[in-house]
This record gives sequence, structure tokens and C-alpha cells, in this order.
Amino acid sequence: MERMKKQALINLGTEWFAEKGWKPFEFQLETWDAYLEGFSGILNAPTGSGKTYALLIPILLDYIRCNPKYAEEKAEGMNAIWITPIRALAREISLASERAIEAMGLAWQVGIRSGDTSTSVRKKQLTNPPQLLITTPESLHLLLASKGYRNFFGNLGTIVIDEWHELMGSKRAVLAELALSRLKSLLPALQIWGISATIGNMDQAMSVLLGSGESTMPNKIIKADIQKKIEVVTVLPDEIEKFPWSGHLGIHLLSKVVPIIQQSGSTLIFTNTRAMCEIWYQRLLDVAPDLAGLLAMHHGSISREIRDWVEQSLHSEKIKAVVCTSSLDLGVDFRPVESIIQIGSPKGVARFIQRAGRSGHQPNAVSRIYFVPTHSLELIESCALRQAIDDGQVEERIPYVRSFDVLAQYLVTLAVSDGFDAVETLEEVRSTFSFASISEAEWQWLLNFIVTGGKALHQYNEYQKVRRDPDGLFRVHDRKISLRHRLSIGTIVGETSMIIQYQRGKRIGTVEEWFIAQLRPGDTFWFAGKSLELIRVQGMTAEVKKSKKKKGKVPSWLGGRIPLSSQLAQYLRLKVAQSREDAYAEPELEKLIPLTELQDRRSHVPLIDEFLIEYFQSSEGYHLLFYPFEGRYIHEGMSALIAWRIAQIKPISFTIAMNDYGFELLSDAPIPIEEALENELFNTIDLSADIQASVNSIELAKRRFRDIASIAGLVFKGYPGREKKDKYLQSSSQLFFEVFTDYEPDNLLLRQAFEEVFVFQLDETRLRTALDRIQFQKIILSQPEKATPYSFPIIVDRTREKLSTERLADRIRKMKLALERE
DNA sequence: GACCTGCTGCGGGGTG
Repeated sequence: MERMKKQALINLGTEWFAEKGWKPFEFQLETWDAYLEGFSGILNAPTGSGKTYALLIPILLDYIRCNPKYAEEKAEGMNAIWITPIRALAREISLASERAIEAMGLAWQVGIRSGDTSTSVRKKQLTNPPQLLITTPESLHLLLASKGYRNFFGNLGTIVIDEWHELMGSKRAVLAELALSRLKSLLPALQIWGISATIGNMDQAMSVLLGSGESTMPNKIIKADIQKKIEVVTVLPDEIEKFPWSGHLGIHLLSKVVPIIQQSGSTLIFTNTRAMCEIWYQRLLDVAPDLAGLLAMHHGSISREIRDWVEQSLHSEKIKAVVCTSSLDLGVDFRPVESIIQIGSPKGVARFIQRAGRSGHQPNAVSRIYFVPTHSLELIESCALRQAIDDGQVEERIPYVRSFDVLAQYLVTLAVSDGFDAVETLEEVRSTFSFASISEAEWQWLLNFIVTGGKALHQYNEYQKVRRDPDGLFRVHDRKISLRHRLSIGTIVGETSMIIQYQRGKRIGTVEEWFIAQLRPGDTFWFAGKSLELIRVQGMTAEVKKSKKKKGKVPSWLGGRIPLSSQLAQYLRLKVAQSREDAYAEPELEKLIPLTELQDRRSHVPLIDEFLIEYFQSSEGYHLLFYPFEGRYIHEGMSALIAWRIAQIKPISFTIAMNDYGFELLSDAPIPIEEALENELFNTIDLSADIQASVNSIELAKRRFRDIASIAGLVFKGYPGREKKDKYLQSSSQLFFEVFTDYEPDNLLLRQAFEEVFVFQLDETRLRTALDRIQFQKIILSQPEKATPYSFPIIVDRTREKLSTERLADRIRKMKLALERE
């Protein structure tokens, strides 16, 4: 048979769509075309838009083109890999692709390779690979850790990476980049496609995915022009006077949330924390007992079985509403729900849009999201969100670069399987976005690290993992090391947690060690919506039974804090100004008028070109408040910096408190703020040096180092079922930190810890931008009689969280040095 | 290194 024309192939795909009563969208046809022309690229499409078929179909069509006798013969080898960031998506993609394969009459098999795949299936896959393999970045690395993997990937033509926006900002993307660099080098014609929701740095997303290097294919970004209308409905309190100035639970509006759930066919209620999720679930059932059996709960610490049940029940409409955390952001592409409720700030525009998009899936349907503020100032946030959506402003994802921990792990992965050649591998590694700048010296350090353990650890055998063989290849020869390495592949370092299970063995979920440690047998606590009595603790398992008691602690987990994004922050400042200038334009701002007026009367409401500082005295001491509206993380760095700079003028020690809107410096002595302002308090000239001096970066880096040590393979987390305790992981990673600091200060992993602190935690770039902005604003130094509506939440927060500045002795010593310099 | 509000995600005992 002659080579089929591209158009004929596309017609074939279109026919298949027609059989199902579908019509391809413009972007799908565009993708088919680009794929068949040999392009790599990124497909920018929202969930539920048919993005999967946009790439599955052309992969199959291309196979037909290259293998004219497709229908008669069994396809040979693996043709395509589909990577998903979560296992639950693999099942869906597998079903979708099986449908398409069958309809086109291809002799293709679809296989899933993830942590759920049984050993026997894995073995079969290695000798007889499926034509389409659906897997995760981690499992792909496990394949690269298998002997003879070159044959396995021999026929590979395409890799698709789904939800690339989700991976982009994490070290899992670095795993993907490295695996791709290896496969691209094995298969120069490999086509690579990413699927991504809209992010602010789409071009960069493509650079990260495709990397550089000679074999880079012609590439393209295809945008699915599916504009969804999003309607933001704020649930307004009746009387703003009775609405709290601070708080995070939002339970005051419970009675207004119930009717929304009752009147909708199905509802998702997004909360910001797992504890909040538990509390809302209970309270909803308290006030609306008719929801019993129709309301469920879903968060990351609830067991996989229960979560699967919840997802399926929602899909089959057995239940009506689910209270959840971001555990339902991704994954199960279930039937769209009718209403979405967001409780408290979503902290970012993209997250809010993604959640809203869970409703109103029909073309032209409006996605409606109800926003439930948890305190007064969040009313401004809902206006900010609405405006940001209208302006199409979404966040960027910052890719990790120079993550040497991941690279060290990857090199051992290659050494575990067939070994690697240093020259060839360096070239591949350099073709990735993450390691484009790696120097020869850094590369040699890494090789030395995996071979000898490096300068600090060369006396210990267990860190001498890899050997350079006479043929020049680097290999692992010790079976124990290989095994331990396979068990440690990946970049997610979680808390070790305790399993909660009934006496008969059914698992309900997990909580953190410290929470159970504070309970005694017989105590009750709430979990997964149930009142449970602790019976006994055995190893890492806590046995419980159901309890009738109504009172009990609700567990909290030490999750990461979600920082307010700079996009949202920018709109927040805009809307703060509007609350003073044009409050009647928006119902939320109008509602807020009494509060805005009070703030303006007592102090000031800043316009967009103004920067507000409040200074007042109370029985607690002297309060100095700043309102950059930049989010907690930035405030953390900025407050330490400002405190340090003021202390250069007059030796004072501060207690620092902050939230997403501003921060407070509290002192028992008067603060020379005017003088500080005259001395250019916000300048960015010596910023890096001043940050170094003001922030306790060693402590921050030490915490970062825990993950780095684990990813780089310095700390072994234990065999499955026999995990080591957190205390062990913490103390051994700290030990490494100290050993390196003392004996090998130029250790690359140690340096990486500090770099991560400055890039991701203190976010120096954003801090600089914020300070530059403030320098151009008009400083309003207001001296209210007492606390203002803006300052109140921060002051309340302080009673919870106390961060004192560095020890006074250190401070004085440093200042003396500074004085001597001049 | 905690708990005072604080998310999510992966992997797993094999030499063709």
C-alpha cells in the first residue's frame, strides 16, 4: 500500500469522531496536523476539553501511516508513552485510548506502569511491551533503572506529558527533563508533546519540556481557544459589623452555604486545609441533617479506598456534595458538578479558575463559583479574583534549575541499569533546561560524589555507590545498593505518618505522628468525619474504634503554606484602592464601606500609588505595620530585612508577625521610623547582602536540606513497611548538613539548599520587585490612636505565631562590626 | 522540627 496522504488520515480520525457523534474542535484538528507534520510542542487546553484525543488520535494515525499492514499484524514494540502526574489519571487515559484503538482496528495493547502495577505485569511488560504505555515520571525512571532498557524503548516515537503545568514548578519536572534527555539521545526522531493548562509563562514551559540540543524538533504551541465564562458569586454576610475582622474558618456563613448545596444537583466545596475540611463537613451535617448520606469528604490523608469510593459515588450521583481540599483539583475527570464553593482565599488566580472549571462543562455553559470569605478583607479578594480572571492574568510556574540532588539520583539510576558514559551523559544532561549551565567542575564533583561519597564521606563504604569500570562506564555492582536505590527513586519527600485503622484492619487514613503522640488510649478524636476512640498504637499504626462521643480533637497536619500569588496580590492592591475611590461599583466593596471608612478615619486606605505604614503605641509596646499586600512569603523576608535595617539606626529587637496582606514589627522601645525612611529603608542597592545579614538563612537552608539529602540518596527512608521515623530522617539529614558545613563547605548539595531558600522561599526576585515598587510610591506614615481594621488580623495572628528576630547578642556584635567598618 | 490554620503528588526485595 502506498503512503497515505495526511488529509486521508485526518479524515479517518474525523470519521471515528463522527461515529461517536462528535465533531473535532479546531484545536484538535490543528494538533493532528502539527503532529503528522512531525512537530513537537505544547497543547494548551483546559480539563474536559477533549485534549486527550487531540494527541491520541494523531499518534494512532501516524502509526497507520508508517505501518501500512497495521490491521493484519500485531504491532511491534512500544510506540508511545503517556506520562501523567497522578496514578488516578492513568486509568482514565487507558480507557480512552483503548476505545480509540479498537475503533481504528489496530492491534495495539495499552499498559499502565505505576506503583499499582503488579510484579508479574511488570515482568511481562519488559519482555513484551505494550504499544502505548501510561506511566508516571517516577516509574519512567524505574524503567531507566532496568537492565536492557534500550531495547524496551527501541521503537518509541512519541512521549506525551500530561498536566505539564502541574509538574513544571516541581522537581518532578526535573525528573521528566532528565528522562527525556536520555530518550531523545537514544531516539533522535522522538516527538515530545506537553499538555498544559494556561500558565503565565507558556513559552518557558515549552523550553523546559523540550530542552535544547541538536535533536530539538520543530515546535509549536497550540492553544485551544475555548473561552469559558466564569461567574464569581460572593456569599455576602448580612451585616458587615458582625462579620469578623480576622479568622480563617468562614463558619459564620454556614447558614448561607447550606441552601446552595441543597438547591444544586451536585456541589464541590473546596477548603484550604484538611482540618478545615473536617470541621466544615461536621458542621454542615450538624445544621443540615438531611444531607447525611449525601455529603462526603475528600482530602489527602483519607485512605485511597475511601477516596476512590467518594469519587465514584460522585460520578454515579450517589452523593450530592463533597467537602475537599486541593486533592480534587486534579485527577478524576468526573462528570462536571453543578456548583463550586470556595471557602477562604484560593491564594491564586489559576487555582481558582481550575476549580471554577469543574462546573458548567457543556460548551457555552457558564462556570459558576461561589466564594465564601472567611474575614472582612477577603471581600476585597473576591473582587481581585474577578478582575484578574477578566484580564486573563494567571500565575507563572517557576521551573527548578540546577537541582543537583535530582541529578545525583539520576546518575545512580543509570549506573544501576546498564551504566553510563560520562562524556555522553554530560552532553545529554546539558541539553536540559535545568542543567544547561552545569560546569565541568560541578559535573566532576557529582561523579566523585556518587563514586567516593565526596570529600566528607569518603571513609564510609555505603556512600561509594558507583564504580568506574575498565570499559569506562559507571556502574553499580552491589545488589543491596541497587535495591535501596530503586526503592528511593522520586522527588516527593513527605512526612512519615501513622496509619489509622479499625481493629479488624480496615484502613481509614493517616495522621501525623505528633498528633497521635499527644493522645492516650481511650481519647477520642475526629477523623474522616467520624468520632474515633484510640485503642492502641503499634509501630506506625494506630488502632481505633468508632465512638459515640461528640467531643474530640480535630487533627491538623503540618502541610505547606500556600502563599498568595503575586498576580492576585497585584489585583488586591488595585481593589484596596478602589474600595476607597469607587466602592459602589462592586457589591463586595459596597458591603465593606463601614469598615473602609473606619480604616480611613483611624488611619488611611492606600491608593495605588501610595504605601501605608502605621505606627502606634499600646500596652503591648510600639507597633509598626507595613502593608505591601505581597503574600506571606515575601513579607517574611521583607520584615526581617526592614527590622534589620531599622536596627542599624538604633539597636532594637522586634517581634515580627505577618499575614498575606502585611506585617508588624513590635518593640518595647520607640521605633525611629522617620529616620529610617529618610535613610531609604526600602532601597535595593545592597539587597542581597542585607538579606544575608538579616535572615537566618542557615536555619532555613537546614530545613530545605532534609528533602535534598533524601533525594540525593544520602538518607535511606527504610524498606517498604519498615519506614524510618521522621526523627531519624531529620536528625541524619541535619548531621549531613553539619558535616558538610564543617568539612566540605563547597558541597554542591549544601549550596543548593541555600539557593533554594533564596529562590523559592525568600523569592529574592519578587522581593526586589516589591521594594522597587514601594520606592516609587508615596509613603503614608499614619499614626492612629489604636489598632485599625487592617492591622487587627496581623496583631491577632501574632498571639499564635511568634518569630523573634536574631538573638540580641548577635545583633549587637554585627552592628559593632558595621560601625567599625565606617 | 514541630503541634498556635496551613495542599497536592510518587515509589516498593529482579542479572538476558
